[in-house]
Amino acid sequence: MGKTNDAVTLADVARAAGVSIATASKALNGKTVVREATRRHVEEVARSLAFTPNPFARALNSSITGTIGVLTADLANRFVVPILLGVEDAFGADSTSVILTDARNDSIRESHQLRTLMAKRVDGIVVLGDSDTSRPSITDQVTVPVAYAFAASQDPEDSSFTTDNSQGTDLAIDHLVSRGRRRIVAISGDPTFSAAVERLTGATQAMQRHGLQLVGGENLYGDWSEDWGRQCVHALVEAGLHFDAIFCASDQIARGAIEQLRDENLRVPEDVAVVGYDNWELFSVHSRPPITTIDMNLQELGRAVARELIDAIKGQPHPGVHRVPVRLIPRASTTRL
Amino acid sequence: MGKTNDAVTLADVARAAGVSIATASKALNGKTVVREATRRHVEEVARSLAFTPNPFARALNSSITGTIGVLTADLANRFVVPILLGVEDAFGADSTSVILTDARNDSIRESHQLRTLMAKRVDGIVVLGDSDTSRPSITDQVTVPVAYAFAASQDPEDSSFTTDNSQGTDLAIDHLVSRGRRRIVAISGDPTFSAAVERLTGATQAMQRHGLQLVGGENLYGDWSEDWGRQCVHALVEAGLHFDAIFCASDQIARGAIEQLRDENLRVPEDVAVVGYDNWELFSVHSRPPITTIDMNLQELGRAVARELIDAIKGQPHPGVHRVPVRLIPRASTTRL
DNA sequence: TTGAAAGCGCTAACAT
DNA sequence: ATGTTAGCGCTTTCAA
Repeated sequence: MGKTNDAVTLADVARAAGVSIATASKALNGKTVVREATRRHVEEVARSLAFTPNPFARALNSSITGTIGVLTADLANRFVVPILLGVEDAFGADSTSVILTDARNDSIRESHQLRTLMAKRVDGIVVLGDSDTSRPSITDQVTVPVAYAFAASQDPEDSSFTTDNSQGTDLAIDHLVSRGRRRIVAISGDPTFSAAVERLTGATQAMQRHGLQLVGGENLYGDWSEDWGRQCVHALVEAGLHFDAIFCASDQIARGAIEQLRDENLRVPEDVAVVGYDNWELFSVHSRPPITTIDMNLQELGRAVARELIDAIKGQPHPGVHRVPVRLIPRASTTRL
Repeated sequence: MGKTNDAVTLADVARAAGVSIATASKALNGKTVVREATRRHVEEVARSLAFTPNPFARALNSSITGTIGVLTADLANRFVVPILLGVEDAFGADSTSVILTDARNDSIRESHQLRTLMAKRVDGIVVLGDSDTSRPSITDQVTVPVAYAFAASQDPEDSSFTTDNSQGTDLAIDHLVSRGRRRIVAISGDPTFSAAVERLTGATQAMQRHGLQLVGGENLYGDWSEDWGRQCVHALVEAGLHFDAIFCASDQIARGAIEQLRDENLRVPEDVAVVGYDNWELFSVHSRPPITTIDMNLQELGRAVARELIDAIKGQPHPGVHRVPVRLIPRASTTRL
């Protein structure tokens, strides 16, 4: 097979530059001391030959391979991709490459993927969950540093980055209160998710700080659907409750709520202001009116995890659960006043 | 740093098995002839030592690295992830690992990612587009086999896998006709996308095969939104046109159309049957009624591209644009009769 | 059928 | 400041 392989090796560069291989290596790596002139010259030659060091040769004797593995719980989940983008971005800047594997929410498959990653000698692993409910640690299955994203590890010795639901609810409630709303309802989602619980208790506490109480009680759990938002609003109105704002634990719920409010002849935001959560633009932007919501900064979360893994690989891990700050995106559903 | 590295090398296995390194290598690789008994023995020892060959050492002298690169145009695009899952799945089965990079729809960044992938010595590259509109070839930028997914390469010498819009429209129209519909409208999307054009001309031709013509003309282009679906239906009704079915070039359009039909007091599917496209379940399943639609089998498309790249790496490419078959998912929006 | 030896491309002592 | 020399872990002639 007459393959014309890349084949520009350090030896080629050294020969062309008239130095030894070792000198060429030193010149290019900037580690050891080399005369400035030779360095320049070698670099020049290397560039003109389009030399790229063979990462395999390098990895063979450096114990660092320049690749990390990402194990996603479920790539199809809409929270995963933004985080993955952040991870990819940060590692790209660090010029280490990202091997992607997906567990499809199957623990057998997950173990298999972990073995594959170890066999590939990755320097570290990012475990990317598909909800912010904590998950089992994998430290007993691997021998490299691990950082957890979105779903924290259940082992507090691990380094995890997850979203700050408590800050999110604070932002949401403060926003509503600052706009003069006092009679606030909080509609949460499926209580089997930490997010549902944390966002509802967070809202409750935020209200307390203002000396207020949630209208309609502190247990409006359901699921994450538009339907649940509609149902809930309908029931509240039926019950004759008065409220001037709703905090919803997801944009989907918020959208359902807004539609039902319209059906009940309540104006948004004039009569009832609505805040959502997630900033899922499909719902938050295209709702009528567009929904004020909490953006979890998932891409930034991804970058944070990547930075942590880079540190951990260098031997500087920061164990514990780190909460990545969120931000409020104001839109028309709360604008007036 | 007292690192207890993986460190189980072939040498360890050989020593423990009482054979030479060369023999151990042969026994484990099954290439060369080794006595059956020794093979078994070596394999046994390797297993008991949990030996995994160092892929870097192997890659150093085999010219094949066991990694491929995926260059996505835009990971955030909803069509990309299903394809990526298929790709990942197929390469997992082939035990080659997938390095993920994302171009964020930026050609500068794309070139950069390609250089990175080449530097990592990938055996091949999958270029994953974010629409089915064809795109420039990258063959001049790389020296390994490339296969294109979703968006075909503009160079017919390349191997591309894209979706079969013409089969999709045939399925849709045939389905409607077989259900007794004759006065069929076709609403397409943004005409700057091949998909919009191909789906509308495909529908036109499918109608012709049945000796029928599209009601409302053959140029209902707009955008891919619910709004456009609504507007269009509204205009058709205003114009006093009679129709008993609508083929929409996307589920989003279909959902808008269905909602407007309801507002116009037309029943779906009794008065008007509706077929969508994409099987974006968020819209197709949760619409009322759920929408009959065309599923592009994107995951299968991903697998097909992966298989092609594997072949191409072996030196057996299949140049040209390959159309991956789609399928119709019948749901309530066309059920009656 | 098995083993000895040479090298893949690079880095890192050690010498010069 | 530069060059020489060993390897890293594996595959692959070539001999035995």
